[in-house]
Amino acid sequence: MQEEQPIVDIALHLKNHGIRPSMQRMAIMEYLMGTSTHPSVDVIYSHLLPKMPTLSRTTIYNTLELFREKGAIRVLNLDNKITRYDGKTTEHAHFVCRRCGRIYDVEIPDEIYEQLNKLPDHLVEQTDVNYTGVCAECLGPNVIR
Amino acid sequence: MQEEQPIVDIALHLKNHGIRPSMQRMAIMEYLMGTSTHPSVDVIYSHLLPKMPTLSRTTIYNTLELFREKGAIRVLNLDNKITRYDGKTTEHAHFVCRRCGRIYDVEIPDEIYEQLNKLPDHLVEQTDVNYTGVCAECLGPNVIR
DNA sequence: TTGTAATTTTGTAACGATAACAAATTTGTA
DNA sequence: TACAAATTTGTTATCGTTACAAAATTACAA
Repeated sequence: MQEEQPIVDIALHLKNHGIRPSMQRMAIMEYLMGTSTHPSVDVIYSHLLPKMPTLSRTTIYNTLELFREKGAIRVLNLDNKITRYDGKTTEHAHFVCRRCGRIYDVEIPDEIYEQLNKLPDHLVEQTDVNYTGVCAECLGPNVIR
Repeated sequence: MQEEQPIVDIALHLKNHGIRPSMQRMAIMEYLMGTSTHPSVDVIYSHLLPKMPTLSRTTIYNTLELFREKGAIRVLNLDNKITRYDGKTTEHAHFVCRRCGRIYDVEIPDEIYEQLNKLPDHLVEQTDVNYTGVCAECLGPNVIR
C-alpha cells in the first residue's frame, strides 16, 4: 500500500521524458509507479475512476501509448490477451505464475543481460525475459498443486 | 522452400506427442515444421486453403490449442495483437525486427539458459527470451535507416 | 484580461482476433 | 453394417483495442 508519492516528482518525471503533465497523465503514472502488479487498462481504469469520475478508457489508451513512445513505461506481452503495463523501466524479467496468475518482477544479474545482448550483427534495442511456472508462494507446503 | 517432408514422419511426430493424426492436423504441423516464419492463424489458413478448400479457421484454432497442450509447438506472445506459432520446440530465442517485421530464431548457449533458469524457490516451466531491434539484413550497408 | 489556436480528454462506433457453440462429417470399432 | 466417439465446420458472440470527431482544457499572443 505505498501511496502518497509527491505529485511534483511525478510531474518532473513526466517532463524528464518529454511528456507534458496533466491530471490524467500524472494519475496514471503515479499508479503505475506505486504498484508492482503490472496492471491492465481495465485495472487502471477501475482504480482511478473513484477519484476521477469523468476519466475515459480512451484517455488511458492514449496516455499509455504516449508513455511507451517516450520510453517512460514498459509494455508487457505475456499472454496475447491482455496488455499489461510496467512503470519500472530498469532492466528486469517477469515471472508469470500459472496457478495464481500473478506476475512477479525478477531481478537478473547485469552480466546475464550483457551476455544475452551480445548478438552479432544485430542492433538489440530491448530484451524481454519472461518466465512461466509456479511461484514460491504457490509452491508453499500448504498448497495443493 | 523446404517442402516434401515425408507424411509418415509427421504422423509419427504427432503420435509421439499423443495427438491422433488427421489430414488437417498433419497439414498444419507439416507447415509449421517446414517454415521458420512463425506464422499466425491467418497465414496458416491462407497457405493451406488452396490444397484444402473446406478448411475452417476454427479447425486451425482448435488444432493449435491441442498442439500447445501436448507440447508439440510453442506459442509466441510478441506484440499482443497477433499470436504466432512455432513448430520448433527446442530452446531458442526470438528476434523481432522493427524495420522488416520479421521474426528470427536466435540460438542462445545452453549455459545462459541454465543461468536464467536458476530462480530460487520458483518452478520454472518455460523461459522466453524476446529481442526487439533491427536485424542484420536491415542493418546492411545499402539500407536507409 | 481576452481571444484564438493547439493540445488534451472524452464518448461512441467500428474493428478484428479469438472463443463458444451446435450441427455436420469422419473415424474407429463392435 | 451400425453405432458411438472424435473431429471438422460455419455461425455467432465476445472483448480488448483503435478510429474518429466533438467537447473541454490549456497555452500564448494581443
